[in-house]
Amino acid sequence: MKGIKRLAQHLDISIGTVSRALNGKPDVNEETRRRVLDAAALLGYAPNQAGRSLRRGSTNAVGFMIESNDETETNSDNFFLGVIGGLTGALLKHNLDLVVLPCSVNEDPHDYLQRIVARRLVDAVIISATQRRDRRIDLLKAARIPFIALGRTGGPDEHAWIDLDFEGVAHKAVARLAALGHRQIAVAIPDNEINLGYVFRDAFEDAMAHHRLTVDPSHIIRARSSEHGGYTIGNALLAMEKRPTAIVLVYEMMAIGLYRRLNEAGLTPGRDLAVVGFREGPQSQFLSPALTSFRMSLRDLGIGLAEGLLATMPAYADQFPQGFVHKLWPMELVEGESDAMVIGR
Amino acid sequence: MKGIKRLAQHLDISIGTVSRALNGKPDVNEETRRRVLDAAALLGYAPNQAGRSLRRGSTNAVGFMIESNDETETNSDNFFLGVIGGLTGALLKHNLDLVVLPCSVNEDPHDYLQRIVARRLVDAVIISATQRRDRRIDLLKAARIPFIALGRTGGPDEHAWIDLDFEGVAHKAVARLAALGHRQIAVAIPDNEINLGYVFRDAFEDAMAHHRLTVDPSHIIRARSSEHGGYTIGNALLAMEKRPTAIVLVYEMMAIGLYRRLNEAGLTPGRDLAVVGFREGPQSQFLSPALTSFRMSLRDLGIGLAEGLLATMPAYADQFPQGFVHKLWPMELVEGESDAMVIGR
DNA sequence: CGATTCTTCAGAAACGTTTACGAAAGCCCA
DNA sequence: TGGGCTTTCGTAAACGTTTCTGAAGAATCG
Repeated sequence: MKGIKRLAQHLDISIGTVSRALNGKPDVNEETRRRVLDAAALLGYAPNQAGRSLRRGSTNAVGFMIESNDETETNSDNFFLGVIGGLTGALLKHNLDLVVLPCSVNEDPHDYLQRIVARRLVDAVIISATQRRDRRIDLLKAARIPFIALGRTGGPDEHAWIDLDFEGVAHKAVARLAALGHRQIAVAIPDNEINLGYVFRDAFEDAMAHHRLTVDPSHIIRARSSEHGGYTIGNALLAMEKRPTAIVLVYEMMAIGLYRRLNEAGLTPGRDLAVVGFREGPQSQFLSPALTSFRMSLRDLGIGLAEGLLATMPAYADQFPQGFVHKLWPMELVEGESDAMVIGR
Repeated sequence: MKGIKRLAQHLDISIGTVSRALNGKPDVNEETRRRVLDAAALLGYAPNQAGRSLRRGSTNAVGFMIESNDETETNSDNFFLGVIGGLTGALLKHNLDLVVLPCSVNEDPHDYLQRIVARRLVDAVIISATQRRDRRIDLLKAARIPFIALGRTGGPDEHAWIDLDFEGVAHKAVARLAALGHRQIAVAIPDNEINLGYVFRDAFEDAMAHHRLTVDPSHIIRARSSEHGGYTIGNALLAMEKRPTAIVLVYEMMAIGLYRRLNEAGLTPGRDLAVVGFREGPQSQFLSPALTSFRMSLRDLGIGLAEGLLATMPAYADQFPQGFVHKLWPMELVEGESDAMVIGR
């Protein structure tokens, strides 16, 4: 005999009463409830999750979908992993389990998520790396699964999302460079279909226009989102006849590779080329010269995502104002010397 | 009508046959099986996980238990998070779900795990930050839950574990320092009950004895496992009348704080004090002078843990040689300049 | 051709929980 | 006293799946 039956037998009452006692239902005598709770603590009883999920129709778990480059491309930065740190802490407070949903790069994220949804593995889900047109959103809406997106899409946004404040970053970066006299400013964009690239490009062009600067099309450089991508950016820059005097990067690891390529060419960031990085990583403060970049707390982002997600879940309607969070996550400029050069006069 | 019933109705066969077809049971006509598989793909059917778990008695998920400092102590390094990256990739290959089990620092890890076990949330579990005497191991053995420990314990080891090769690290560090002429070598130990501290201390003393060096008890410095802990180590060193000429750290973030404290005192690592760090982080290669430390792949460690865990699970007896993995994870010396000083003559 | 085996499938039970329903007992009040 | 509440609890059904049991029909064999 196991589970609730054992507990009921031990107390010589019915399993229905045990269940009601444990779940705080009103129609149970207070003394009985206390006896049940005591016995449960004594025997170390906790309800079997599968049985409970099946009956209730909800699993008490939320999923975090990330893309997993299961190959040995070790460039994987720890962005998502840092977010997980915040997520677990916030979800722990509400006794929700977190299941990591790693979608192999070989599989279509939509198909992967569809299987998760069909299995009813989680009650709600966080999707990341949103694409410009992301079918996962239609899927989740149709299945009525609460969700929040980490990243905007190109389509309508009748759903919860949090995204980095690319507009703010682009404006701060361009304003700073423009003030230093730069007129030829390049931008690095990841060469994938993630919406981030489109958003940042638009934001950059906006910022440039705001400062009455024109963007040379050849100065919009597409590269892989990795250290190696930064190296190729260096190649591209060195091959240009009219080289920009500054560049803004959109992926933290790019700075490492770009530094390396510049050093190989005998050039110094902040003297021969102004470099503005993206997210401040553990390494950026140690790069020499120190990289000008933007700071944010991955942990806090995780917490924000958790709260935004809970706000979409009917079960938490009493604890969170229901509705769709739309939030641009602020990033704070960290001044380094990698762009400390004055142009012209 | 939902789930397998819908599929069965659509095909006009019984749900039993549908289930057997999907699960590759032999007693089903091949043409029927094909029809079922086609229909399942068409309708996007995947078996409800709760129903399946309940019936099968296994959940198709493994847990990774970490301690979550849900407070804002942001010092949390990304060690465990890096491991998760490897775990997800390896588990994905076997279609196992990963659920993160964050135990609040306020709760007893044993009680937390007991609840997880009682809920039957996962089929197997990875525990980390093992203590010298870790009751979780008795719990898991008694419940017959397959598990692997990240970290040794002080007790018998009739279970699977993987731990960092602290012995190798201590020996390499001491050998290197001894060759440079150091005789007064200190060691930093975390001031918690995690077994790691005991193991490293023993390994350090072994290594010292091997080089016929004596360990001054005051040179065994206990400090918090954080950057701030490194700072307090600096304080302790500066306050000593007979200061050691070298120190070996056992936690990566300690190096940052120690550097800071030394700099404040006008001292330079590698000139005034030889510093050997522990795990090479993204930052250590950028510290100035470059930190001598030890390299390992968190991702590979995650993969190793996954494989060691699968080897303990009866369900994978055909794919992995069953048995208990006992493995010291090698760490490779990365030479920096933080200990490049010659003592005496 | 009858007996036996094999193939294929339908039906039903079981996993552990929650909850709708109803019943028993106590109470109140006319 | 008896009818109607209220309180408390037991019973049974339901969630979606897998698997056991057995049965019908086809195939094989003596």
